[in-house]
Amino acid sequence: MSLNFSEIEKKWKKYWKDNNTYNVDIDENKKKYYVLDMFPYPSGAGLHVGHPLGYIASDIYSRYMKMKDFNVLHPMGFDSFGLPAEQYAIQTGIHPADSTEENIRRYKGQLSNLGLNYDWSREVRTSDPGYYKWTQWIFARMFEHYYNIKLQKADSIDNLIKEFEKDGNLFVDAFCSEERKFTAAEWKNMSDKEKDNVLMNYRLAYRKIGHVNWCEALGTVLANDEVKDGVSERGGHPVVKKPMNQWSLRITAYAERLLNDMDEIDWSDSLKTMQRNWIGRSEGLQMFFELEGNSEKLEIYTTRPDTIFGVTFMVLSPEHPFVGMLTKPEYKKEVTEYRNYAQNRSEIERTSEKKVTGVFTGSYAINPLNGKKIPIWVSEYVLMDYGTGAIMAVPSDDDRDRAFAEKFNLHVIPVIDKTNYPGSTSKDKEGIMINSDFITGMEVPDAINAVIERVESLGIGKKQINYKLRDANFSRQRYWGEPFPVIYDKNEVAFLLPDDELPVELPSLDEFKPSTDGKSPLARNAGWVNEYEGFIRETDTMPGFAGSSWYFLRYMDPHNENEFASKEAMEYWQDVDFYIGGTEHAVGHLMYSRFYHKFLYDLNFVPTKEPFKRLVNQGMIQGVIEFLYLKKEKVNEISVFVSADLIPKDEVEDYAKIPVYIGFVKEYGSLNSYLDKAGIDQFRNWRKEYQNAEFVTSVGTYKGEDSGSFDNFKFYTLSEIGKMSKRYHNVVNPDDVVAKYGADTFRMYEMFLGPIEQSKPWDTKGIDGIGKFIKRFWGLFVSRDDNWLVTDTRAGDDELKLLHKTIKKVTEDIKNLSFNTAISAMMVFVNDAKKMNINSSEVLIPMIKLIAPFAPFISEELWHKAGMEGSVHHQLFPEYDEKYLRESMVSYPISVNGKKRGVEQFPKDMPKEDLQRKALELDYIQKWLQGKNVLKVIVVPGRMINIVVK
RNA sequence: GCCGAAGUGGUGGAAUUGGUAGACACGCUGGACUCAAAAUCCAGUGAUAGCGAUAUCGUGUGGGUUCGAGUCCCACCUUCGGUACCA
Repeated sequence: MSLNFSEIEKKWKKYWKDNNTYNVDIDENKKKYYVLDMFPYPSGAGLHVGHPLGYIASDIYSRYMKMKDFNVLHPMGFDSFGLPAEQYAIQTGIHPADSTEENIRRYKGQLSNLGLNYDWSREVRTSDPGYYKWTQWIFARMFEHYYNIKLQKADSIDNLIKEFEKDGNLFVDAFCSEERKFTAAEWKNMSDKEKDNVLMNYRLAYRKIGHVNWCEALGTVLANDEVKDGVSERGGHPVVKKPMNQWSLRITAYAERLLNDMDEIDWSDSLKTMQRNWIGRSEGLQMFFELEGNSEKLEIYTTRPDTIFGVTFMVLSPEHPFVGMLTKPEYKKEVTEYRNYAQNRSEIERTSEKKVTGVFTGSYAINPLNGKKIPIWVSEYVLMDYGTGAIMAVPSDDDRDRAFAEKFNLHVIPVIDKTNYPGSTSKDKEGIMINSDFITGMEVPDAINAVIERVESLGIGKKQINYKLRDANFSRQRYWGEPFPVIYDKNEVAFLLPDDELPVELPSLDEFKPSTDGKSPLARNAGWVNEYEGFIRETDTMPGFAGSSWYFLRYMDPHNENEFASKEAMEYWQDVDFYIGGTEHAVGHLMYSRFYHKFLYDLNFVPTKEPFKRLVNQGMIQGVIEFLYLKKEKVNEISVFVSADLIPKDEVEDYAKIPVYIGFVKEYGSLNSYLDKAGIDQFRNWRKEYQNAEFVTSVGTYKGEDSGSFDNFKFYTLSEIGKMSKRYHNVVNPDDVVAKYGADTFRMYEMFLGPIEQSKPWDTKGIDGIGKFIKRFWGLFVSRDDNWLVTDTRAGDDELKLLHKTIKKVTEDIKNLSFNTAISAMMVFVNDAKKMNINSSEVLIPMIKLIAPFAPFISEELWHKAGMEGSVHHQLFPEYDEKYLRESMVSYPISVNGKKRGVEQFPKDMPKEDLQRKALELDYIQKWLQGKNVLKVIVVPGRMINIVVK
């Protein structure tokens, strides 16, 4: 056997490691290029076949850029803080640091099996104290800064204090949680606690009351995805929103810059749109409505001031502070019940269901522009976190308001006439105002301005820019995250620990469960909490994004103990040229990273405004989840599973779906996937609680070994496409695929599956095609009896044409990340080269270099077999030469009325008139023209000819 | 619900700016080699009708624009991702 991939892989993995083939350093003589993967969370399930999709793509690209003579930084690391390790620790008592270490070891082994060209000397881990020292350090800088609107950048809080001492905050223009004006004298008279409270309103890292998902029964705070239908996913206990003092980051201060600077970066339009919508900038009107029989005023925000004469009711969020006050006694019961109901529903549930819910408070507001009485309702579709938590509802021109009005029989007053704007929806700001007092007859945009002007002149509101983007909650009641470098005095005033005490290391614990009062597990360690006399420590930890929002900078200088990265390193590497990762990070991670980067830019710590120049979201490789249907009700105390083919659609509700390990399933992933007898026995052994379960199939019920002969029965499973995850027992390990087919084949197969941005379920159908291709490619160089076939003969023109055509196509496709078509071009090359019996080194040696980024192992082997020195991965990429690609003839499709009737070869430079004449003369075209008039002939030179007849 | 993406043969997918739909693979069918199998090689393969040349239909559904639509516009259906404490 002449191609032994496992030996080749072993040999070159060692060679690359021994020779530091993939290590990089600053080299002023070369242009830098920074290729970055989103670093993984090292989960206990190990790397699955979905992860490498992006890694292989970035590997090919960085290898290509190296061969184009760039100095390429291509590092990898681990986002190693996180919830799963902590939950695992709670279950098993194994310290998260230990399980994380073990998982990382496994991940690195799996990554190296794929032949990825990472510079491992630059590895970073977010849970490493040497790393999170700087995560804490950045937090400390945010605490010490506020956002100065005049300067349009972060500014030191010391400057702000100086300003307060001079003029109070009368002339301060800054992002602020709560604007309350005070003079210098008032400032000086404040207690330390009061001063601290005021400064908290300005700091970029600040404390405020936030709401968490609190589960009393579990005694813990839950993540949103641990809450389903208002109860905990684990155990099904009730979950409520609980107010707690939490750290936040004032990302809203950067909203405008996050929006505007997107013009400078090369991201897909869809991604930019997602970010824009997430920021959700809107211009509108903030205004007050008076309340009937109440001196308070209700503040609302609207983007459609033009519709103010169509307001027929007001809606408050259930959490709105006015709800209690406004509820009349006769409505108290209903409103209280409604608030309780809304309290344990997630934001997604509250806004996504079509169900319309709400209650009347019994109170009325007054429309300030026409004095009309407007009933005030409470409904969960209004969120407390956006705008002011209260809206003026205009059922004529807002879909949700209309649905609400229909359900509760509320008035509708049409205010916009859209007859001149066909196809215009209620969201489009166009039309002519009707039934609208002084703005009747105006166009919508004019009406908006007119109403704003009127409201401002009445002194009851002002024009305002709002963002959907909210400040980032920065506190987690968890163990496995970065501790805060913060202590509190007895008045709960927060102080930073000095920089030279960083990192604040995570103290060791024996018990990782949260403490029962909703505090983080760290609160259990009294010695640590009270280490500073007269102070107590912050016991919450930072969220995942604290470490992952700046890791790309640390790679530039990962071992620096004095700075998060040296000026020199950042001046050279600048920013990430090409970032690749999953769409699931399209908003959160990217938004936070951009915010962190901009903050560091303001402080002159980084040289660029944006961290990621070009970004591509690779699709997900999904798994197939195999479920068994289990009757929700036990029958005579016995669990009963029913084959999927026996369950009518309308009875599916009566069954629970139990995921089964895919290794037990026959015809896994297909519509006909099933368990046979052996599979069921495996399942019963695996899930002990179902050891005595019964399995109903169309040929009878299987109850275990002694239940008669059912040798050929099929118990059908339900196959669904979804995430590859430990909880679904459907993880496919790349190691197994690599061992069976070889790393080069695995790499090329994942790339050949389709466009990099597209998601698709994992499937090994077709991997043989790539295996065959690699063997055939190898076969161009090495005969079956291991003879070297390449000779020094000169290549013919047609051979060179084939080579240069392939180089051109592959080069262009790599640039466009169209790896699947690049591979197909190489397949075409191999097919043609076989037919042409090519053996000239002039053609074949460049092909080794061309395939090198895709198949690093066999290309390295062939390179050395050819007697070449050094690594093929340090060679220059082949260039194509146009002179070999010239064609003299073009084949023209000839159509009649747009239907192709034939194909004809014509010289490349034949004039239009000749093409037309020749086409019309063709016999088979004449046939289609019989008895018709030729209206015109469309000739697109180099493309096609179309004859229009009637 | 809202935001984003996708939908093309039996399957994965290909198709610069609207210009030869189905490249390249998988699978399948037939053949060569073989005692046989595997491997390899050769030929065929969207559907329907026809011996055939050929004709008609065909890119989720329904409309539209155009000499010409997978590609552009409108409406809809289905699937996937995100939705702020999973990472």
